[in-house]
Amino acid sequence: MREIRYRTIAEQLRQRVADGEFALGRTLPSEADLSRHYGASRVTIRRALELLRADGLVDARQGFGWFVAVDPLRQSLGRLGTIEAQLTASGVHSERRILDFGFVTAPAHVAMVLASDTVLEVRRLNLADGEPFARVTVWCPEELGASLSRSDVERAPFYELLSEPLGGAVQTIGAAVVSASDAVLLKVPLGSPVLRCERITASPAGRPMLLSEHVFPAHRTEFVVDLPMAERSIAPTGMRLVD
Amino acid sequence: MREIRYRTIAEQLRQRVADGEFALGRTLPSEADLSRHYGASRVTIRRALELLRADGLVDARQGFGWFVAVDPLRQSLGRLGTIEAQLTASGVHSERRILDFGFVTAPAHVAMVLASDTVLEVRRLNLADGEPFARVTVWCPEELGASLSRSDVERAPFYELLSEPLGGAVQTIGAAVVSASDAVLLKVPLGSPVLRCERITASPAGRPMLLSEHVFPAHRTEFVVDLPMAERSIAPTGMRLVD
DNA sequence: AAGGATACAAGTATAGTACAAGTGCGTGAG
DNA sequence: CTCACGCACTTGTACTATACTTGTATCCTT
Repeated sequence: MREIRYRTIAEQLRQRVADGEFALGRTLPSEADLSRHYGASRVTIRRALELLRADGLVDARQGFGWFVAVDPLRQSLGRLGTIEAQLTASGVHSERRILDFGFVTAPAHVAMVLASDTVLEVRRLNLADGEPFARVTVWCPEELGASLSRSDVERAPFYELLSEPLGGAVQTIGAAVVSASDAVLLKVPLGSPVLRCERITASPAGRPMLLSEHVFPAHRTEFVVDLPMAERSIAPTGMRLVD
Repeated sequence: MREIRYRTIAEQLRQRVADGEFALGRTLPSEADLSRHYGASRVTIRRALELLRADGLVDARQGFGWFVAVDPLRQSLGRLGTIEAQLTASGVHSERRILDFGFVTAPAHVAMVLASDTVLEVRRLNLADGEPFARVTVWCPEELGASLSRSDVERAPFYELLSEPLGGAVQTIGAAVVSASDAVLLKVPLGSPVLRCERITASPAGRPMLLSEHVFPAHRTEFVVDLPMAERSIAPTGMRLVD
């Protein structure tokens, strides 16, 4: 059996990439360098690299070079994703039950964030196999929510219903003691700890468009962050003191 | 591996800015000075500075110069560093008090993660202006901690003491009720909620090298994640159910 | 069919240069 | 003392040139 050179070279390169020999921001040696190093022609090196590119392991830009293509976001999303995606992936029946749906005068901090007096407020309960695992409230400006109906919200995720595209988001996670009403909804004893997650989703231009509050019972949930690059500390990044 | 010059220069400048080398008012050397200092052309220096400007770390005015732009809003929105860096940046006196230091037989889950029976265990209390805000335990394999002394750990951050470089990390955040001993240390009432953060830091090759547990009182701390790109959900990403 | 050798096109990073335009400051005229 | 001007220095921007990179095609050998 004849040895297919570019395949073996691809395997060796795949190993070197997996070993983290090449840092994230920087590039792999040039095709010419690799050609010299492996004693193979540039064409062969190229075929090997194309194999890795097909796997999404590396990518190249003309005139720049080859680089490790670990999009950290996709990486962590691929592993984690939203909790609903994990649930459906593992065969658990996921369900949304609408508790409240209506236009209200915005609470103070909501009005401040969204810069809108009247907002659409949607409160709902998320269930996995019939057991509640999250109580969610979403607020959005009146003009944005005007075209939404209660059945829309029950049927599809919120982001799918909005016509305008969304940009980045900032998410804060804190711990708290469950409120009396949430204790009933989530079926946990009074005094239980909960994870409280507040998220501000903005338009691509940066204008806040959605404010959401998620409350999870602590005993069933935890938050995972994948930090691909070396940070200069072992302390949790992102943690901050509040007043 | 080819080095992209302006990126490495940007990293060095980012470090110098983070170290507070430049005061708030005036500050950075001129592009010409930096060009001479780094032996790079002005164009390259400029590209490095533009990178930092994109992060909101510095800004420039024509005819005036480059200066540190500590926009507190963008600071929290952009890449926020460790909590210690934030504290020192805002002038709060940060302090580490060592509670325990010694080699112990590893608890079960620690032994499993680090693949080591005997480990160095360091327990400490972090204080901001004399008030405790975190109780931290760090475990590392025996051979890695052999060269460390108690005063070393008290003096410098852990990551600075290790000779070997660190790679990525995975961080999980959960809520819990404070333990009796932590309640005393953190000066919070029994039954208070805490944020519990567990972090596994690995070598570049992927071998787990450090396991750390951080416990924060919930009323003073929260966790912030900045999600730059649009995600296809408004649900908190990274949240997962645990058994 | 796999690999080698070569040539060329096109993109990128950097160096170097030049000039426009804004800022700060000293100096001299009034 | 006050004001206007000039000068030195800064960033902003444009351009050329060069070296190096990937992208692509062609022809040849085994």
